[in-house]
Amino acid sequence: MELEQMRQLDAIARRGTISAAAEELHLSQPALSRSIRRLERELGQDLFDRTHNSAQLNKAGRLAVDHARMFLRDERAMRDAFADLSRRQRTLLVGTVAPAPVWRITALTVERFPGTLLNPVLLPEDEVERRLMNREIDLAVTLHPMILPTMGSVRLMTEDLYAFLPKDHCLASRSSLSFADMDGEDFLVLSQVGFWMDMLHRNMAHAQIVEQADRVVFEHLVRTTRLISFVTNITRQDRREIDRIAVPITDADAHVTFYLSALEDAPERVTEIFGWVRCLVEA
Amino acid sequence: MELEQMRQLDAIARRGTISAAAEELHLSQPALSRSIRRLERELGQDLFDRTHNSAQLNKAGRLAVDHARMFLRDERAMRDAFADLSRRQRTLLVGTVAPAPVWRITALTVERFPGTLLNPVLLPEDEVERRLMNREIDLAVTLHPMILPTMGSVRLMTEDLYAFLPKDHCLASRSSLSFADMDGEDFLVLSQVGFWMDMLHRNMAHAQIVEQADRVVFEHLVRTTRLISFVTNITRQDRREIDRIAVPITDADAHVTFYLSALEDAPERVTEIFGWVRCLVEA
DNA sequence: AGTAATTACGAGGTACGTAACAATC
DNA sequence: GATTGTTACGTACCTCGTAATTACT
Repeated sequence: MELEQMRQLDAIARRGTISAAAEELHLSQPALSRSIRRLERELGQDLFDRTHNSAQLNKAGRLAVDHARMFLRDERAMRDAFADLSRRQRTLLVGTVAPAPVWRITALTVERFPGTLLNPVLLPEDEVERRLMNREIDLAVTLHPMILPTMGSVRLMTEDLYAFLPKDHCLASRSSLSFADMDGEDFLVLSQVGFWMDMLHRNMAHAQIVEQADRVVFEHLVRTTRLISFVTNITRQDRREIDRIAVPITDADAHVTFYLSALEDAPERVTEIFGWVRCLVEA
Repeated sequence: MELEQMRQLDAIARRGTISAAAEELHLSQPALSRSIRRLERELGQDLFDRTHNSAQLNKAGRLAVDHARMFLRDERAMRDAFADLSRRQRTLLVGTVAPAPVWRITALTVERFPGTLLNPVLLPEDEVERRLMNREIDLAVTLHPMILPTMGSVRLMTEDLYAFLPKDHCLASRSSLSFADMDGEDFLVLSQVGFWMDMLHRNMAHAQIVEQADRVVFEHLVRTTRLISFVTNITRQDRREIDRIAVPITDADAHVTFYLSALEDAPERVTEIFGWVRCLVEA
């Protein structure tokens, strides 16, 4: 009794005739007929009421089909379980305070580690640190190096914030701006930007900040409204065809450095990637 | 992915090494090793942590073993279901008012229909009739022919009852007895004798009847006590080495004729046997 | 005629066993 | 040195496809 026979039984039940099932299974009619005969001999029961040109499932045959489908469910479950395991083993969870550093890490590693997926998890800094220690995430991106002895930290990149203003906005002619200059204005900010949102609220207590989760809608609003939005040295290029002006922000909070950290006793696939990134950014 | 590989995986998990499992499976070590390698390639995952002389199941391997055992449970269930079906298809349910007629039917049919099993179900006459009509049983043995048009009945055999007395019993010298002669005595009767038990109670209101279900115990008691028991023309031969005397009973109730009945539109395997028995007993 | 199933026969592929090899306990 | 596992190679079996046959619609 083999799984292949179960697949054949299911196909015959679904398609109604041995011929049709044989076609579906990319098998000749005689081959399928023989295979079913073998199964019948092994079970000691005919599974079909046969005439010379038809083979209808009998009572025992329907019983066999029911069992066959149990096997096929098991097979599906096993394949799914392994596909999931495989995907999970290719995926690193990256706790991060902002999205851009993960883009950077991906760019640095994609050709050296093809197949590896970085799954960003946006979290506050203290939560990133906690989860790394608890091994709930594989890599951590924070605004400060993590100095605990069990891990390594490396300065990954800096990101500088710019106000992104309509060209005719009254602030657009300025060569630089501070948060104080903009406090009280209306803003449009993409969701899922991590610590940036908190930082904006902290520095501009009187700002009206509209948050938009859908990137397409966000882009549309940037083009069609006068709400102030933001770009960074990282995202500027992607927005360059938008008819707005990026004005640098002078506050210290608008210039941040990200640090990448990993536990030193992490699995090899983690330390390998961490080591590769460190090697690149330190060069 | 094939069931054989699931059996192999289970064997390796149980035996601990590929070598031991190969031996159990009547397979060479290299063959089993290769088969597992094929499975690993198909699943895209190693299932073992390998050194040069050991192969221990890893996390994925244990997952695979769990799934493999689901397959094996399914296989067991399927084989059991078919064994049960096969047994049931070889078995005819015979509703009967007494056991002896089924022995007779078995004797008449065993060589013509080897493999067929007759499963006697002891019931009162009216219940036998009802179940045959309801198709809950395949054959019916009653004390009267069944005359409904949907069935055939045939006179199967007669059975005559004898008192079976210790040789020194005061009634043992009689050439014949009636139930009235014995009423008030103590009796030993085997269980599962069908209508006979009712008939004895009906004819001997004051009898003390000890019922014994275990045949071995029954035989022992017949040999070692003075309780009156019974034999018939059918069972006499089996008891002939027992030191007792069989005295015929004259009452009409002690001489019965059994009739075998079957529905005319019963399955072929039933009508075949019924026809064969009718052919023999009518000759 | 056309469809559907079974039997006969030759071919190809797959998985087996034996043998050789490697490495650990 | 014994055990355990992997690789190499030749072989045998098993199942496949093609072709021929039967029978029912």
